[in-house]
Amino acid sequence: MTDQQIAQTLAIIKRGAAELLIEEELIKKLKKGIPLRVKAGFDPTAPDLHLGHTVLINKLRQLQDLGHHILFLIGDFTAMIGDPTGKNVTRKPLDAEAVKVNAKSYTEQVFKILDADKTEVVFNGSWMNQLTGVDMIRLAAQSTVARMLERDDFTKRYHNQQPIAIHEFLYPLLQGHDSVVLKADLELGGTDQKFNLLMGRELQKDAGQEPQCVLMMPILEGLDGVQKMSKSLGNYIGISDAPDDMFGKVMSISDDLMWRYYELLSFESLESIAAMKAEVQAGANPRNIKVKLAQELVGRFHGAQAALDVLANFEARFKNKELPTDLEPFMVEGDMTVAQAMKAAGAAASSSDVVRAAKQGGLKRNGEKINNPNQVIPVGEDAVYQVGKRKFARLVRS
RNA sequence: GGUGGGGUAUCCAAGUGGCUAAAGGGGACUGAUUGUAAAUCAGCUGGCACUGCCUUCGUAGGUUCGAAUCCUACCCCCACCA
Repeated sequence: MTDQQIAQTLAIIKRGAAELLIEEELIKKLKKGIPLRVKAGFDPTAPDLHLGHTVLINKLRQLQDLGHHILFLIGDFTAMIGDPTGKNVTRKPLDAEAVKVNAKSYTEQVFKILDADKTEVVFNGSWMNQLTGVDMIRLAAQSTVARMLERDDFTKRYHNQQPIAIHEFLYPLLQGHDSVVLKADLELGGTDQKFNLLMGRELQKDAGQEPQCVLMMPILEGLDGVQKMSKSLGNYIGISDAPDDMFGKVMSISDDLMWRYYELLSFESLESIAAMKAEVQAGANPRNIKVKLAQELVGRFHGAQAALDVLANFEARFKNKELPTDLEPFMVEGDMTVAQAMKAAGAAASSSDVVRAAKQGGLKRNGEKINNPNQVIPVGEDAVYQVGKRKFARLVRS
């Protein structure tokens, strides 16, 4: 590889990354001209991937496209410990079946981004379960309590007199041990993983290997723009979200957050993002730029056609306030009030919800406001009812 | 192991016998405005067979005409000491 090629490669690798350790070492590795063994580990704790996860996966894809070898590590063994990173409480270990189910849905989703044929999926249980007690103790002997307590989250817990279970100290060691087994050249992780990632370097050195480089990606904020995207906070865009949902969620983010998403999620070049920013400053409507981002993301997970359809749907629905036409009819059996039927049709969490919406002017039939949520759906009815901005149901009674 | 404090709705937090489906704030949601942006204003925030009824203040019992509030037991959390 020429110096110029290396510079280009490095630029791709570093795009959007928070930190690369250690650049000189990575250059050295690249110069060898051998595909790097790139490791990224995932705890199969959550079955649904969201865009926050894809920041890292996209980076893997880029590395894959550069010809490097991706080791997609499912931490089936470590999941039983639970990564203590960023937690202020001890995690509950998962049971074996849950891990299995989660791992399966993980890989299914990941291959929407990664090329399955070129990705090596590995489970750390396959070597961890071989370790004997003696092996474990040897591993544990490679680090010290003081070293572990350097970690912020452990320090905090220690000083707050919150429990730190002994086995939690093992987590970074096990993650590092994975790197030794896999002979990783580069490991990817979130910035919050720094400690664990560096542990891999230590252990590799002890094992006589060239230590891996570490590439840390930023943590993506969720829809609220403040807290990190996570399923439990409900501020996420799932990569399995329906096209309309995905599009809508992107459109609902703030303008500020949009740029962050562009940087971390879009495949647009940095130059073209800068150009868009300039346009906005010159008075362009940020909405249109947001549409582009939303389309790009929908296109990535649902295909090019979906990206076009979804925009048409969106414009019709929200710009022209047209009603959706593709609703499955919900058959009303017997006398039901609007509130009851909407709940039954899944367009409202509770009938009280519908009552509230009606009081506030958010209940509509074929686009016309209706005030009484307790009117009975008449025989022969076939109309689109709506609660709030986005919840629709076509109620039909024969 | 000892001593003290505490567990209230989505979160924080007030409430120490009836006027409490439970103050206040955050968040979420709805309406207006708009670009499903931000800001702002207004509303709303347990469920249902909805002018009424039912369930909820850590869990289980008890006292009382009436309990989130009093009593008993249990579970969990926190602080300080060991």
